[in-house]
Amino acid sequence: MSEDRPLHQRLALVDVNNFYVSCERAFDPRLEGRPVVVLSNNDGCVVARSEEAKRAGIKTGTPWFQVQGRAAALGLVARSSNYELYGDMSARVMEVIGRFGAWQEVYSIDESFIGLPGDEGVLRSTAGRIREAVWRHVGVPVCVGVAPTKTLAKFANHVAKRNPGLDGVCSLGSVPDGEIRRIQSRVPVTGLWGVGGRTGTRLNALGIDTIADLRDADPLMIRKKFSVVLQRTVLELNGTPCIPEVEERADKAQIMFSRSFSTPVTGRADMDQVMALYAQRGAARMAAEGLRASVLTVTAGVSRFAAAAGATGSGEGPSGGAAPVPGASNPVVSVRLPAPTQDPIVLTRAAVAAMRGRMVPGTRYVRAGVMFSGLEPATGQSTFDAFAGEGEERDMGSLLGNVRARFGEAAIGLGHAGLAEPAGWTMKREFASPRYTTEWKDLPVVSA
DNA sequence: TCTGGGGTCCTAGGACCC
DNA sequence: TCTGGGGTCCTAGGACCC
Repeated sequence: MSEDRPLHQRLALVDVNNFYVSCERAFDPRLEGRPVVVLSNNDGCVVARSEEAKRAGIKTGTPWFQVQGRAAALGLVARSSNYELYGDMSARVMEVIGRFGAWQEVYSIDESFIGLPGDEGVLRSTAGRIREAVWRHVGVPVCVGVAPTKTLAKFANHVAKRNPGLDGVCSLGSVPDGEIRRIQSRVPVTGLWGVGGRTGTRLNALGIDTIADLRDADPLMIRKKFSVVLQRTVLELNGTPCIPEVEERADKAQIMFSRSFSTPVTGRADMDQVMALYAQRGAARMAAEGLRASVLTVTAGVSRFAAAAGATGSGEGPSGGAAPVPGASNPVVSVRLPAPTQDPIVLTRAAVAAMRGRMVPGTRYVRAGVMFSGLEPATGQSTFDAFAGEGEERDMGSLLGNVRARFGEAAIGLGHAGLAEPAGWTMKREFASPRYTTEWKDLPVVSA
């Protein structure tokens, strides 16, 4: 995807406003103008909000059960997250954006950096055309920030979002530096890409509170006291591009399948079933990517909030507080597999065994996960070589995958994972929207 | 009662080697 | 009494992102 990048070329960060909400709205116009939130898996907490919901004071990360009671009074609409829809919409958005760039780097499900040639006037008109094209072809609104570095493009995009008068476009080249500095001196450092709460606190201790303060800090001092990452941020704020392209790797470094339960799991038999099912879901992802793993890690965890009674409510960020402390209640077990594999039978056995050694029956586990790492491309090696007839290639992973693709997710599974009906702990999705773009039977119907 | 999931990168420190 | 030093590889943990 990446060609050479002229050093002085501008770049743009294009991202979709309130992406998940905008996807829901694209297919359900009744949501227009109303406060709308999209919930995390298990309908746990708010992960996306429309502008109206933001104005109503609903924060990202708020547990749904705390808002639910007020929903009717606020006219608030909730949707369960529908990642199949968002993934497909994302691909469409990225394709349209890519038409305008000299190069494109897709940074996340709803954001893309692209290289833009031309003088200031051309840049601004291109940015405007990108907005129109995405709106016309996909039906979701985007904002565009244009600048010489990624960090500044992110900042420009932020400015475009906050200022409706700009029509969704901000090119820093059109803004006098005094004005840029004035804005930067009002935005806290943590508003910056790459500066989170922890680093923010440490910066504040040094008297660095705003983006402007960090821009004026000594890069060498920052490197010494923090890291190269933050040093790069300082340089980028001053117009020197130094955050390299994140290559889309042929191979991921890890594949994870992890979920919260709708009701806690306490028994060994249930946990066996969870591990078996999660290992197979992860194995299916690996097979789909043509990879195999040499290390398997299983995790389980208790509620981060249950024990909080009496504890000091330490400043919890929007992302939900501290990571679970490993221990008996939050086991993390890694095992090196005898040989790299994508075989769901081997992986399932290993996952079940690894967790059995660590889980404490009676403990109320609220989530668990299976992670594969040490990934490498899988060769034609298959599970049943010993039993396969000549010229016959049998591969359990693809076999299961094919059956699932054709007959549904729960149609087949190994051991405890062949679920005739969903187990008691499976995910809750009460407000799910249809898979408008990826399932024939969910195709929207238009009457005229 | 009920609080997401899936990633990446960097750094420090230990093991090991010569 | 004296007890090198530099390099690499690996892993765990921290921090951040969306």
